[in-house]
Amino acid sequence: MTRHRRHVADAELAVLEVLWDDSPRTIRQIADILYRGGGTSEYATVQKLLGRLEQKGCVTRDRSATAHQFTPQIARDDLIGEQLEQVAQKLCDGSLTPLLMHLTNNVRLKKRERELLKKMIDEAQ
Amino acid sequence: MTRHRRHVADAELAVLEVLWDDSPRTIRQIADILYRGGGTSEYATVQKLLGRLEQKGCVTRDRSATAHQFTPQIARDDLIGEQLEQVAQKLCDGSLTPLLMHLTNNVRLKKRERELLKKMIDEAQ
DNA sequence: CGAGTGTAAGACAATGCGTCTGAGGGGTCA
DNA sequence: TGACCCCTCAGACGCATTGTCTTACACTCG
Repeated sequence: MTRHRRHVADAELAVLEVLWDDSPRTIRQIADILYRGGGTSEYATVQKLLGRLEQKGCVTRDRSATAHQFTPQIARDDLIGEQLEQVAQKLCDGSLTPLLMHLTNNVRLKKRERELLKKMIDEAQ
Repeated sequence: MTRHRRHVADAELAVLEVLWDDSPRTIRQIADILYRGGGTSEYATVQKLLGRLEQKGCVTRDRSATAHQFTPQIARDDLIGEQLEQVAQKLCDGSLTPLLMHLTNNVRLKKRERELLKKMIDEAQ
C-alpha cells in the first residue's frame, strides 16, 4: 500500500477539506472557494497543490473532460490514522497503546461518551 | 507559557532521548553516545541541536561548570500530548475525542489492557 | 607557552511549502 | 481569421526548517 511517509501540508489539507465537503470538483471551483474571486495565480496555486496531492495518492484526477475533475482518495479518518501512526512511530516505538493511554488520562469525557467508549472497547475484538 | 507551536525535529528528538535516559549530561557525553567517536563537527552539531532545544524550552542549561550541563525540561509524555494536540488541531477542529475514538476502534488490545482501559476511563473524572 | 577542551556564531546545502509566471493547447464568437 | 478565454503543464521564486560543519575565541593546566 501507499505507506505513511506522506505529509499533507496545511494548504494541501485545505484543498482536501473542500473535496471532502463535496466532490468531484474542478480546480476553478476549488480556487473560487478557497480564494474568493481568485485570479490566475491563485488558480495555479490550487493546481500545484492538487498535483502534489495526486502524487501522494490523496486525490484522483479524471482527465476525460477538458477541466479535470478531482476526487479525494482518502478520508479524514484515514489521515487521522496516519498522523497517529507517525506520532507513535516517532515517540512510542511504533506502538499506539501509549497514545490511547495518554488520551484516556487527559481527555475530559461526558458520562455518555464514557459509556460509549467502554462499549466500543468491548466490541472491538 | 511555552506554547505548542514547537516542532521537535528528528535529530533534536534523538538528543532528548539521550537526556531522558539519564541527565544531566554535557555536550560531549551526548555526542559520544549519538556519534560514536564523534569529532569536532559532530560535537558542534549536538551543540546546535541543544541550543535549539533550549530556545524551545525543551531543555535547560546549567552554565555553572565550564562544560554546561543539560537537563530535559519536558517528558516524553508531554511531547506525546503536544503532538496529539496538533493532530487534533489540524484535523478535528481541536477536539481530542475523535482521536480517542479512532484509537479504540483500531488498536488491538489484550483482554487485560481492555479492562485496565475501562478502569482508567471510570477513574478519570 | 601550547595543547586540549569549552562556548558562540554563523555559513552551508538540501528539502518542503506556498506562491506565482510563462508557454502552449484548444474552444467560441464577432 | 483573429481576439479572447479557459484550461494544462513545467518550472522559477522566496522563505523557513533541518542537519551538518567551519571558524573564532576563551579558559585551563601541564
